[in-house]
Amino acid sequence: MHSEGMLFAELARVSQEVAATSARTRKTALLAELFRDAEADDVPIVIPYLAGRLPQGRLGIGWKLLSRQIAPATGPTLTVREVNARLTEIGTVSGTGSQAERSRLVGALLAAATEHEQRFLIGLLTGEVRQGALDALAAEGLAAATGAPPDAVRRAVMLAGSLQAVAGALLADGPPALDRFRLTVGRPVWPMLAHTASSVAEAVGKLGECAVEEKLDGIRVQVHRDGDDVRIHTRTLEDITDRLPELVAVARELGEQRFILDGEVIALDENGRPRPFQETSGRVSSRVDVESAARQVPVSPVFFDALSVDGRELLDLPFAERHAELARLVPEPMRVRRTLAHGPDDVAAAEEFLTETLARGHEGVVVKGLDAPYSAGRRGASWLKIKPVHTLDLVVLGAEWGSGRRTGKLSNLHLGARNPDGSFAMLGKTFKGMTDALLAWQTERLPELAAEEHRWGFTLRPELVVEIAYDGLQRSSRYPAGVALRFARLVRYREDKSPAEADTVETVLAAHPGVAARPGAAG
DNA sequence: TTCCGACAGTGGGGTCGCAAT
DNA sequence: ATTGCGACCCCACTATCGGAA
Repeated sequence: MHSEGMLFAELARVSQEVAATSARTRKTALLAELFRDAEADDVPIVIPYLAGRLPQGRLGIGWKLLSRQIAPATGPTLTVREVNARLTEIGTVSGTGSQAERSRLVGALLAAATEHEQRFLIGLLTGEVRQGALDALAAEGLAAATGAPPDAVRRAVMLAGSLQAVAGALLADGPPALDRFRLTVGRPVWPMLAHTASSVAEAVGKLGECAVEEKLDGIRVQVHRDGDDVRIHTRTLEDITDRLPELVAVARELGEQRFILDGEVIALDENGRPRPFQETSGRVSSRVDVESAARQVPVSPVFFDALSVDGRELLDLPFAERHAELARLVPEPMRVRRTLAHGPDDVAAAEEFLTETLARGHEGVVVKGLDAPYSAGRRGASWLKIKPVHTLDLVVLGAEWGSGRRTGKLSNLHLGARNPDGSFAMLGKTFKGMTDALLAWQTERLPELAAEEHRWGFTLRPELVVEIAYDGLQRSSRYPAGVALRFARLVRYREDKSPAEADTVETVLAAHPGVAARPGAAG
C-alpha cells in the first residue's frame, strides 16, 4: 500500500483560513491541526509551505515570471508531493533558454492548480504568502501538534537553524527528539539581533552593567571552525564561505580547533576607516572572481561574541563570560572596540565612546547587558543599538498606491530636495513612519495636488513639505543628484512650511561631505 | 487592568550574476 | 554591451495579539 498523501488544496485552504483569522492562538490551532494530519513523507514539505517558504529555497522565479494569467484548473488534483517534485525540477533548470523553460514549467503547474491553489502557490514562489504566520507561528503550531513545550521547540529550531529538521524529528519521534538539537559546530544558529534605543542614556539606564560596543556598517558573519573545516554564514544562514578566503585563513590561525564566533566583516581603507557600506556589500556579493575581488576590496573580521569554544557551549552564559572566552581566543584588533559602563554614573563616558566611534567613521554603538545570555534567533532586549538620526525637510513629489493591508491607500512617498533653479531633485522614497490615520489622511489630501495620474499612483505638484528622518546618504546611479537617502522615514508633515523653505540639494550634500556626487551626475 | 515583547507586514536602496535583448 | 530580473545584503516603523506585570 502506498498513499498519495495530502492534497495541495488542503494547504491552500488552511493558509486562507489562517490569513482570515486575526487571533494568533487560532492561527496556531489551525496549523497544528494540519500538521497532525500530515503523513510522515509530507511533513518536510507541509511545514515549510505553511511557514510561507519553499523547502528548496528560492527558485529564481519572481513577480515578472508569474505576472501572466493562467486559466485555473476546475478541481483540485495536485498532491503536496507532486507540487514539491515539480518545484524541485523547476529549481534545477539552468543554462541558456532556462527562463523560457522555467516559465513553461511554472505555467504548467499553475494550470493544474485551482484558483485558490494558484494564489497560495504564487505566494510561496514569491515569498509573500501573507497569512500572518511565518516560522514563529509554524513552530508554535508544531509544538501544539506534538505536545512538546513551545519554548523547547523554538530553541531547537534556533539551534538547528531549520524548522524543517526539527519538525521531521518531532513528528516522527515525539518530544524526546528535541534533545537531539544542540548547538553544533558546523551547523549555523539563528543569530541574536538588537533593538533600537534613542539614546545611550536610555540604553545604559535600562541595562545597568553593560558593554558599549562599536556598531560597524558591514555584513554579519557567523564563523564555525572544526579543525580544518571552516564555514561562514550570513544573518539568514546563507553559506558564504567561498567568498571570504581571508576570513577562512584567519579562522584557521586562531588558537583553538573548534569554535563558533559571531561578528561582522567590513572593508576598511588604508587608515582603518570604514569604506562605504556599498563597497563591503559589493565585495561580499562577489562570487565569480573572488581572488581579484579580495585583492581590490579586502575585508576585515571584527568579532563580538563567542557561542562555542573548544566544545563548550557558551550560549546560556552571561555575556561577560562569553566575552572573556572571546578575548582569550581572538587577539585585540579582531575584536570589536568597546568600553564598559556600570550604570547611570557612566553614561557620560558611554556617550563619549559613541562620539569617538562616530568620529572614527562608524555608524553607532550597540549597548549590551553583561549578564544576558545569547538569545539565538531573537531580537533580545539586552542588545540596544544607537545610531544618530538626521532629518531633512523635503518636498513630496509623488505618491504610490500601497499593497496588502495598504491596498487603496496612498503609501510610498517620493521625496525631493530643492535645486538652485527652483526645481526639485528626487532623493528617494519612503513608506515608513505612517500610522493608519496618516495613511487615510494623505490618501484624501494628496490627489488634490495631482499633476499626473498613473497606474502606480500620482506625480504631485511640489507643494507639501515633510520632515524626513534618515541614516545617511549613499551614492546612487538612479537619482539625479547622484545620491540617495538611506533608510528614509516620515516624521511628520510640515504644512507650516512652504516648498521654498525645503532643504536644498546643496545643504543635503554638505551635511555628508564624504558622499560626493559622481562627476556629471549632478542634477 | 495596563504594559510590553514578539511577530508579521510594508516596503526602501544597493550589489552581484545571469539570461534575454 | 546593455538591460531586466531575482536573490540577498543592509534596514525602520506600525499594528496586533496575548502573556507579563
